[in-house]
Amino acid sequence: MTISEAESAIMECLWQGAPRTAEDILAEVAPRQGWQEGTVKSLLNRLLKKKAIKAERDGRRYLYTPLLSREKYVSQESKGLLDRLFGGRVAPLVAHFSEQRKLSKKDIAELRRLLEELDDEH
Amino acid sequence: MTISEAESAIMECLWQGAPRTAEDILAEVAPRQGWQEGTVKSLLNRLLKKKAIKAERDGRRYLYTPLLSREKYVSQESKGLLDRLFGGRVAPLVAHFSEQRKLSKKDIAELRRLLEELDDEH
DNA sequence: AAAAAAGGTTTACACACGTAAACAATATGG
DNA sequence: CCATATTGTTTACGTGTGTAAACCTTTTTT
Repeated sequence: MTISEAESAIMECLWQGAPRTAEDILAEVAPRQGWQEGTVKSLLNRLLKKKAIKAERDGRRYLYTPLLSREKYVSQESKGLLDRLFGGRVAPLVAHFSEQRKLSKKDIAELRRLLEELDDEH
Repeated sequence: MTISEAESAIMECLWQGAPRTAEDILAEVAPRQGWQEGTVKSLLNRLLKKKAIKAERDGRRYLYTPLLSREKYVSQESKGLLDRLFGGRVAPLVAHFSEQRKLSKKDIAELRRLLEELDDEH
């Protein structure tokens, strides 16, 4: 089952810190996204149905916790894109951004460091 | 307007070589995707409506040509993912794959070459 | 000429998504 | 106790998507 973009906004909030109450999530996410209360409620329910989060009762309310990890989600999404557009390989993706001049100084520095690390690991 | 995943299969075919007839596209794409004729026809029409392709009459049939370039499409998609998941920066994405041990020897070699090139450009 | 094939155009239908209101149950303040 | 607020559950509705059949014209075949 897939997490939609709207749903992922809720997930981001939960990944940032869980468990959280619906109230918290609402306060955090709704203004930024321009959503009404009902929207957040619906998304929480869809996420529950998809087993991407769980809810434990805490008195009269629920505490929501992610079941799907951000790592896993990011992996899925990234792999999907890579496979669809770059033959499943990372270098062509970086080359693409390089061609588009979308590599910042910082990116370049970090990539250098990364490659060095990979060296060290032997 | 966005190109859906199914639609992008048609686009890939056209990016590979255009213009093409519907027949060509059908022969190329349908078996691979397990699609019926009607499916391909529908997708062509949706792409026309979205102005992602154009059709010029050639006798009794049409020749289809992309209007949206692969470059542009790839850029949009990649930027979307990067923004949503990696704060819009490339290095964290590469780091992610690195952590997951998803960098092949070839990737690493290519990334090295790329970074050297960037050096040379000064 | 009637039938069939080829090719394009329209319509269909179920399901996901974005968005949200309506409703229900329960707790709380007056 | 009753009205109100809180919180969760159900229902809704327009649009996009995946998938495809139905239909209409124009050629080709028999």
